[in-house]
Amino acid sequence: MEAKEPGIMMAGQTGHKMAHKGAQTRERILAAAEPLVLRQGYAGTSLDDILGASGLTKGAFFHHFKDKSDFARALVERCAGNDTARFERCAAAAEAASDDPLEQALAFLKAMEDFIEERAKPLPGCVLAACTHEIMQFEPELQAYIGQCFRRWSAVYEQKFEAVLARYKPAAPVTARDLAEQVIAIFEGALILSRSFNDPALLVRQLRQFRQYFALLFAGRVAQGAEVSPSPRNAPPSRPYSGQAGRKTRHSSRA
Amino acid sequence: MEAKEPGIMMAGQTGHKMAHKGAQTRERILAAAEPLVLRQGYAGTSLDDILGASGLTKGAFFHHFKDKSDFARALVERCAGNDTARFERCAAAAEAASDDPLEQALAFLKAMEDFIEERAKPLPGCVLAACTHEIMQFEPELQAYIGQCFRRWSAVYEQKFEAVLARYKPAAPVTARDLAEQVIAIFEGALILSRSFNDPALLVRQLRQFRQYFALLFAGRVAQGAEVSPSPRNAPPSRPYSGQAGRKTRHSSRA
DNA sequence: TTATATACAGACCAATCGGTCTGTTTTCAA
DNA sequence: TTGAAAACAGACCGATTGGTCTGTATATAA
Repeated sequence: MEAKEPGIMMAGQTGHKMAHKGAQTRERILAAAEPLVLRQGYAGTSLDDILGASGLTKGAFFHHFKDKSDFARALVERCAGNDTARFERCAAAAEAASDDPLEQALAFLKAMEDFIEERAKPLPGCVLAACTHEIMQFEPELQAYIGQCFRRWSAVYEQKFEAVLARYKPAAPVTARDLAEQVIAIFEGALILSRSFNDPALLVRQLRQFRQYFALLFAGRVAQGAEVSPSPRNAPPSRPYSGQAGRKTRHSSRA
Repeated sequence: MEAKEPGIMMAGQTGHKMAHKGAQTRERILAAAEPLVLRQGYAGTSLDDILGASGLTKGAFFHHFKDKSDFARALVERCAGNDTARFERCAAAAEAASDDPLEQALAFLKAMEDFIEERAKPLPGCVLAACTHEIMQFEPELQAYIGQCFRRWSAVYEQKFEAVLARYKPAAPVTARDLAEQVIAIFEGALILSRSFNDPALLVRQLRQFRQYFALLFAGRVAQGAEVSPSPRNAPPSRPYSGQAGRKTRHSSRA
């Protein structure tokens, strides 16, 4: 298992020493809860459900989590951390694959597909998306955090696409931001359909189709500017909007 | 209000006479519950929540619904019925607009965009998608029904796209099914992001972008089977894709 | 009018919910 | 070894949940 850090970001008050056994049990609870939340929703998953699935008791649960909201925060952070890590891994792999931004972007998309394709074993699902559909159940801080996660993920794609647009001219007027949001949208939407149709391949097909679209956008197009010279047209040099939210501890989630 | 038929399909045991007053109250409950379910989820929305929002009491609720699952079924059917009706309305309008399948498909997509753009007033959301994220809360029948709804919606698009593919050759290898599922996926996924970012325009932008993609797929392509003129190259019957995105009622204010 | 079914109000109930508390076992530094 | 904190078990509790039941107002057909 992984289960190294207690909280990825948005530090909470659970900053113990995390001797060893504790973190293990904590992870056990979260791992047991994730599929339940994915199937029944957060509010629809009772503590007894989680405890029954993990083989533990209330004593254990409330030793590791202050209350259910604290648990929700931990679950969301766990999911977000895992997914973000995968994103960055795929991004790094893509960067190592080529110097050309277009090839990099395509490799990035491909890497995500391959990853999804490999781990289609358990029921696919995104805790973040599930939580968004019952967002009012959560504290405002967690609500904001979930939105930030989507923004961050979107920013990863946007950055790649921005680099492509800076050099190549698309066959249709598109912005890096719209393209980035479309990947996320397709991902989350296809996840819903994939589950509803009980067809894990649907998600992969949709991701592949987007890559095809992306390739079509730039197929046979010429580089806009010279490689070395700064591109004259379009493409504001860097950040469209700051996706780099500080990772400061913004806890104080006193109820 | 609308509120005519008690249940769209999937007949239940609530088949009263629906004199008048009753159906009105029933609709009032459902209408009050929808935004709550959209924000808090189904399991997270208690009867007291619904009753408080609708200004009614338990007596009224259980007069119209056998239990909460019966209410869930009614809510899902209501949402599905509304959305399906809109689909078919847009489809009919598109069919009346042109004889060319490509123009029809584009008009169909456009009609859906316009509709979404107009009704961005309340928080956007899809009860079906929300329910999918806590699907195990519901009886197997309702689970199946939800999946059927997605399939039906997808089939509406697929039919249109199939007609296009029968005549035009796409610039990339795509199937009508994949394209149809992609529309639904983009719709549901963009809905999530739209809500998470509190940006109603995101959904419209994504739908528009898909239409652009679709147009790009068939831009400048030749008809596969000659309709009238057997000219193999060039000259698609009309415009490749309708000019710019129409800026009909573009009042995307409402921050 | 009266009779009767519909439409609704609201007290009431058992089960379940999240959460607390006390007690026992395990871990690990001194 | 010892002792104290950490890790966990499980009885217990009040609040909330979905759901029932009785009573009343309204509408409609006779």
